[in-house]
Amino acid sequence: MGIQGLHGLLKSIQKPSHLKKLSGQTLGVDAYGWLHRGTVSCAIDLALDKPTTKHIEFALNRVRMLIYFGVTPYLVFDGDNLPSKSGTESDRQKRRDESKKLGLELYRKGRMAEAQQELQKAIDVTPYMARQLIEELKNMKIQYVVAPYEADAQLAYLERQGIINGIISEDSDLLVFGAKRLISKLDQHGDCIEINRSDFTACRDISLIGWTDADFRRMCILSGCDYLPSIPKMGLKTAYRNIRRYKNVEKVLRMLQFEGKYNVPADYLDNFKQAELTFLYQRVFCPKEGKLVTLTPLDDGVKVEEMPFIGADIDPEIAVGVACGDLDPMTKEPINLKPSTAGRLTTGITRRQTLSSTADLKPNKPISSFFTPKRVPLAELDPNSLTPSPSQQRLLERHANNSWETSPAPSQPSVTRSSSLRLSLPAGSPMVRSVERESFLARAARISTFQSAKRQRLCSDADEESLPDLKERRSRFFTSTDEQSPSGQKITRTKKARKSDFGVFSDDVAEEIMSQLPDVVAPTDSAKESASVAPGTNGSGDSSLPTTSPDPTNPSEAREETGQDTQATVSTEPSDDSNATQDSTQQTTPTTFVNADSDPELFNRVLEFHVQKQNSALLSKHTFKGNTNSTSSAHKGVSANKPTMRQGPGLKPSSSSPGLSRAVTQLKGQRLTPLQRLGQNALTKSRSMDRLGARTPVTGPRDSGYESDFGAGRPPVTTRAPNHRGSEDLLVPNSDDEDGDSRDNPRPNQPSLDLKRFSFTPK
DNA sequence: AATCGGTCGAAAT
DNA sequence: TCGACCGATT
Repeated sequence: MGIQGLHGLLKSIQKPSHLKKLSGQTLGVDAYGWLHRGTVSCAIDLALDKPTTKHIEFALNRVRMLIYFGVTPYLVFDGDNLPSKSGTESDRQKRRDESKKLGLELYRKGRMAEAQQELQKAIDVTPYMARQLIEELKNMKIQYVVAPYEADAQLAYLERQGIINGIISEDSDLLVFGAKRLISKLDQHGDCIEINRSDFTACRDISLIGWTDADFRRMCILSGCDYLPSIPKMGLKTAYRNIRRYKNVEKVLRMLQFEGKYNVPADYLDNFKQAELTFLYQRVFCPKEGKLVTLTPLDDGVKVEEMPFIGADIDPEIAVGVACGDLDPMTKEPINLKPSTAGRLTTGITRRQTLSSTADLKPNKPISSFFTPKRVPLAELDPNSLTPSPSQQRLLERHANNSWETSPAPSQPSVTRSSSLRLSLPAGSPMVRSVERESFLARAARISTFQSAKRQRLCSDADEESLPDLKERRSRFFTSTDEQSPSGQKITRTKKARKSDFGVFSDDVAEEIMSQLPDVVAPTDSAKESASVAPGTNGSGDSSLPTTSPDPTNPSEAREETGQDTQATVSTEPSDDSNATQDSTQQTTPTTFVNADSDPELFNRVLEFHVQKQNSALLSKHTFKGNTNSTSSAHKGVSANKPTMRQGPGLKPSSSSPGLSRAVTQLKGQRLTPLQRLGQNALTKSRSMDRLGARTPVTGPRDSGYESDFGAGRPPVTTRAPNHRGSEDLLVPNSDDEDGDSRDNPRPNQPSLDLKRFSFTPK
């Protein structure tokens, strides 16, 4: 499902790519998707309960393909249904049953094509299938994990932790969960498209400049998502416009009701909050800690007890069992592979005999197994055993050597064991199991150490200093390789650190002021209901908030977005740099916000101070590296491992304020893909514009948030060197964004921008 | 202009 | 199941 039309909306930033360009990276895979696709080829067999492994084979072929192209796969399986989704699930089951009935009828009549068509709809991917696949993955030493609940959340988590560098999935929900890098439409040749979150600002269809993850998430939820159907007539575009105007959902809903064109259900707001909290805090399995954690660290004031919909916590013992595939994620009972239950030999034979012999090609499946000297004879009879071809085996081994070297646990029985043997012999023994689980955890928690060799060579720190223009030389076709932060945390911190440079700039000033009125005039109702699930975004974010969010229309930091108690956020994190900044600066002023209109000078001073403070913070932080662990520190943003942030030589002389100019430098001082550069340039403009006229959020660095900020996460780069010559990298798409933005943001003079860079439009 | 409902073909082999 | 596409509707 996901978000209807999101892919279409983001079309302009979808980048055609190929697996080979992702070589060296670890990519998370929504395994369910592969299994499901695999069932297409054997829907009839599955519906008839004929043993087949075509769907497993399909997934394995995908795995092998990834490996072939140098990508390290990390498969993530769906687990239990979220409590809130149980209703949906029974509906689906009903539909499946109907399809099955219909399909089987067609089958009896011999209308195979139609039967196949219909039965496809009847197939459910079961934990058992997952288990079968997992057995093979174990043999191949492929990383995997079974999510306690949704694979999407799990994938997003793994990416944030730096365990994977990107996510292969068709599901646009991943972006709502905060995925940074989504790889979709992967075909059998390795062609795919890539969506980088950091490119969001370059989106042509809608301008996401200045948006936070929270804004984006709200837009998506508003337009309808798995957790909450949309208000009729509310699609992505309208959701976009509304979030853009009003920034917070309470306001949107109020305006919608006011207009009368939309029918907003009474409980919509509550449900909305639930949905958002689910996107934020759904429980996932942390392979490092061997237990369930929330996708996003809990903010102060957020209580898990109040959020049953994020999925129940599970005893670590069981959680690990589920995660490694031993236990059924729903029943928590052990999953038995059929062949291992009573003696797979007999079972296998029996099954085969039972089948309409000709149709059943399974025995022939593991053809490759005949070439595998290592195979244990018994395994040949196991229809569930799939083994890589000799060449694949070699690849796998090489691969395994490459990627497992740091595995701490003296892992695993020998590779040579067939799955059936493994299962039959040791499965019962708790000791063996615990050893296996340990090694499973060690493997599953392995941080991707991906470093692009090429990039290292070209763009080491030293290189960056001496050859600042190198970074400009990077082809857009190699942008993937610059996502090379060894750990997700670094990325996260970087983003967070930079977050403060961005605010949400509502471009429609008049509307904003308008939208703000109701709150000021009447501190409204929402304050009360806010007490329930989450203290109202509205109440706190708007009128009653003493410190943060200087701009009421700009409540959207990652933290507060769920409607958490912003006040708590502020007060509980006084030590955070960002808040310190605020506190020490003008926050002494009782006013909730400073705006450039009312007090331009103060505003500028605040901005200046803020930017400088941050710069120095970044610089100092940068002095130490390492310490990349600890989710919580990443979360709190206490010690951002920000890569060097150098002042580029090219300070724009024309930048009107020193602070701004620094900000500009900082913006440019990132290693950016062309798309990102484009977006950031636009942002720069929009920013300077805000400074010139519009009310500008002077929000301090928004403390922490789990992450956010679309244009970040890149190692630094100094300002561009003016002297490029014809590398394709210099060909930055001259987007319509520029114009598109201007429609919303009347553009002020901005002589400092070198627009020549945009004079060419590739494609 | 955008949403929404319908149909169709592809997915895999 | 998903998307791309069409046409009706608001």
